[in-house]
Amino acid sequence: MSSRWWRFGWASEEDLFADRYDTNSETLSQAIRAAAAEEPDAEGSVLFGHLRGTVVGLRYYTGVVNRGEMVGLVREPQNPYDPNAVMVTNIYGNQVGHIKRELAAAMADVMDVNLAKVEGVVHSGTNNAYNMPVMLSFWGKEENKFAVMEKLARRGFKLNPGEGTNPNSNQYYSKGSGSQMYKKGLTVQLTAEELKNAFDNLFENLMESKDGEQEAAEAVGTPLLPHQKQALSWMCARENKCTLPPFWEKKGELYYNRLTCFSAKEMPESVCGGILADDMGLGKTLTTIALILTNFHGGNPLPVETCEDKSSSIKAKAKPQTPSATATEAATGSSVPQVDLTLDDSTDVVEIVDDSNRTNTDNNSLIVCIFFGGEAPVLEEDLDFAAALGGSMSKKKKTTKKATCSVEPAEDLPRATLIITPLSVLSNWMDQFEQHVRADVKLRVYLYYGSERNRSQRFLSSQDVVITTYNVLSADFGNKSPLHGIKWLRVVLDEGHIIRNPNAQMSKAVLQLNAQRRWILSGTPIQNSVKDLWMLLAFLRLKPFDVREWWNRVIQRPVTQGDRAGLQNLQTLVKCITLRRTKSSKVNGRPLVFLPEKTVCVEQVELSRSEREEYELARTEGRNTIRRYVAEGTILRNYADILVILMKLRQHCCHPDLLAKPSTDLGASATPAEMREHLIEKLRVVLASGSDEECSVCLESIRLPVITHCAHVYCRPCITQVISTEQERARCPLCRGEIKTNELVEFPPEEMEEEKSINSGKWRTSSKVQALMGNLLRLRCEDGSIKCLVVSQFTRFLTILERPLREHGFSFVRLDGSINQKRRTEVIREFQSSTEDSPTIMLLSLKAGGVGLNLTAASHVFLMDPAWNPATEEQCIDRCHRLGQTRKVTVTKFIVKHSVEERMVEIQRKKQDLMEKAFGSTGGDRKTSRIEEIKELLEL
DNA sequence: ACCGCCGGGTGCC
DNA sequence: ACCGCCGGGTGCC
Repeated sequence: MSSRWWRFGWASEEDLFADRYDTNSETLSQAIRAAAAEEPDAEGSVLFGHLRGTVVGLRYYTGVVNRGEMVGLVREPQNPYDPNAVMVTNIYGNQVGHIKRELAAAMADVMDVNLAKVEGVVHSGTNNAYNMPVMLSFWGKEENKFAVMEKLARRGFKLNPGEGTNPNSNQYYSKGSGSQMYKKGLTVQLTAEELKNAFDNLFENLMESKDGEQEAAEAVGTPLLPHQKQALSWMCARENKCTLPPFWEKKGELYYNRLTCFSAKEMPESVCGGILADDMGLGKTLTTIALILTNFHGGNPLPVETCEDKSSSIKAKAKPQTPSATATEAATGSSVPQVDLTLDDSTDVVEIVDDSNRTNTDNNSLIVCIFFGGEAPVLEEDLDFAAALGGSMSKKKKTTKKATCSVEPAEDLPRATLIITPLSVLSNWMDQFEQHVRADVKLRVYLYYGSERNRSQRFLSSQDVVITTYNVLSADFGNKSPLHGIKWLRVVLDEGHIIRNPNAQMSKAVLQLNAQRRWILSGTPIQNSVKDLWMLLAFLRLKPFDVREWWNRVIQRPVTQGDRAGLQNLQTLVKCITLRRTKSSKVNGRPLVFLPEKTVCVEQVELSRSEREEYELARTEGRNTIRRYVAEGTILRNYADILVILMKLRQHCCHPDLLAKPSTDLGASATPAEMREHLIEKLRVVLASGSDEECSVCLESIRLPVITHCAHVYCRPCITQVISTEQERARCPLCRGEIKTNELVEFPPEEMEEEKSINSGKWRTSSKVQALMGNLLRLRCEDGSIKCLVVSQFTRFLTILERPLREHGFSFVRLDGSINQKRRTEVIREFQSSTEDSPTIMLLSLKAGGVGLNLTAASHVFLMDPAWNPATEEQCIDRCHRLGQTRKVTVTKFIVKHSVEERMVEIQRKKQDLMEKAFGSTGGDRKTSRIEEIKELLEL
């Protein structure tokens, strides 16, 4: 029985709930959340033991606890009566009482120096009026156990050892009457293998019979495929239905969470949104656009204007408008569009319009006008002034009419959808809006990007869609961010898995957004481990897991320790909020989407005699150097050198001219500082070549590379996290050298080197170039319309390839990291176009653009050189093997026989095996395996 | 009357 | 709180 029933006897109902639901309680829970913001990752914690404690002062607080409920223990150093105070709260963050003074002092001793994390569960006495017992468990790093015991003993407390031999017995859970499944003995330990499988399958086949199909609003110009209609139906339902979040059930008058045993009188906020985790290429973007247009308030379509006659936008043009007046009207459009926003003629607005996509007859039909961040700044005064003149604007209404929606939403309902994307897919969104929204529909899409972006909240919230990047969002964050002052109708995170690090500024900025509905789009919602999920749940505000502590206690820790029930809960959780289909998913026995066959073949390349000689020379030299390092045991300290050696060999396999000018080796007399500069310079060269190196922290391709003083390369977020958790004691994960944040050397992701040396000098061919050209010429003979992607990690190799392509009269484009956003869009359009003179070849740098590019015009992919990370290659292939591909796709990997490349392929394969076996491990043992890899690469 | 005992007031940190 | 603790009133049985 809940203590609340008992309490009705002596407290009036208003008293009882006053605190819980008024604004004070909100600020209190915010304060607690803020205090818990630094909640450490519970990974690696062990149970030190239990202690029975007392919660006192119950009668002063309205927060109540059910039998078996987990409680939070929050230090309250500012308490005027006792600086050691420890406050006890329930799941919603409402205060229940305090820990008794003497015990609080002991707890403060260990909590304040982060020696242990203390968790509480109340098993009995929940209807006591003055105090109740609480079972405390102390968790922390094994090495701190003694210190904790000692500190507690000094205050006269002794921990009882964790009961039983199985550390995964039910003690982590509340043992309330409602949680039958945690009765002793029912939790079964999973093997690592089972866990790995379950985890892999976590996001598989989350399609079940998710509702029916929903037709998109008329404004969507592209007919949806059946699986997209299903997704739309599911998304609409998630936005409109007030379903209980997972693990909540209604018990009489109360809502009860069976995992935490918490109950509340009012319904827990439902998660309006979720994770759309469809595979790449299934049309997440189109489905999202359809959602925006189809599901406004009350299940009605977004009220958009349509052009009744073709002159409407001409009329708008005819009205001379000053830039600020134009933007002003946009800003005062309120939630029902009354103002013609066809601003395509104003000088300050850049329309992203592809002329080739317009119909020839009607140059004005394209009304998806997209404002680039280029307007003159709009002053608030202007807005007010314009608002006062609002009446005159309604005249324009005559040239337009409301679309299908007859319900006019109230003025104060949020209207705009905010879409946050990585920069690389920004243009894709713009394209897709243009492509999928019917040409006569006026959808206000504003690109919030660039230094001249319009920061007026009134303007932004009057848009239908605002698109921005994660970087812009986090740059604005904390600096009067207009995006954070708006109540959005929905926020959509594209490639949402990139916010998986909760310490990142970006993630914090995203969490602070105010929205009615929240969506995450991601093809790969989990990258490494269960941990990645927390940010996503926190963003979706899935109670109570948006608070890290509850996530750790209820899901993360049980799951990582192989607890079956914990895994089941995780599965339930994910299932409730996720829709995922893969390319191979089937609906009623039929494939979800038709994707043409893909064949991958390896073409072995023989080096010419002179190439082989040069290669062997380099290999012998490199092998000797590395043998020396191995003998000295300094292999990790000389990491930079080794990368350079490997890179040189890989370059030899492609083309001799790829090798940089012989480096000026410093003599033994060089100072340590010079040596370090030299090492860093070497790494710069490796990174500048476009080589896809691996970060030893996350074991993935390096994002935002930085170089340490000890000459190792990591992702900036990875290494800064290492530094921030270890503080002054931080050591380089590879060589254990000291590292400091301010000593990290930035490296621009895709810096271009001077390339004149390649083009000016005498051009020569190479075996690999020959192999490629042979293929290209043969294909052109067979079918002149075939388009190819030619992919290399070395941008300079792409440059070398330009020459023979030109000589053989191939029309090609090039896409690499040095190409700016605008040109990028042009290049992709040119390549994707089906006109006669459109290029048939794209030279693509492996890392250019990341995921999301749509290059379905190509049906052949040539991977010129193997990457360390097989996933990077897969991603690249998927750019053309995706929805919209009509031809069979052929992938050719060129591998030089008897070379480092063959070994790399071998390592790729092993890596895949290893990944499949090592679930959840952060690769502690894999760091050393890097040495083995290197030895293997040089056949040592 | 420097104690014990009684009974009222009182109560988290 | 049907406790403990504090401090004032009280004082043989």
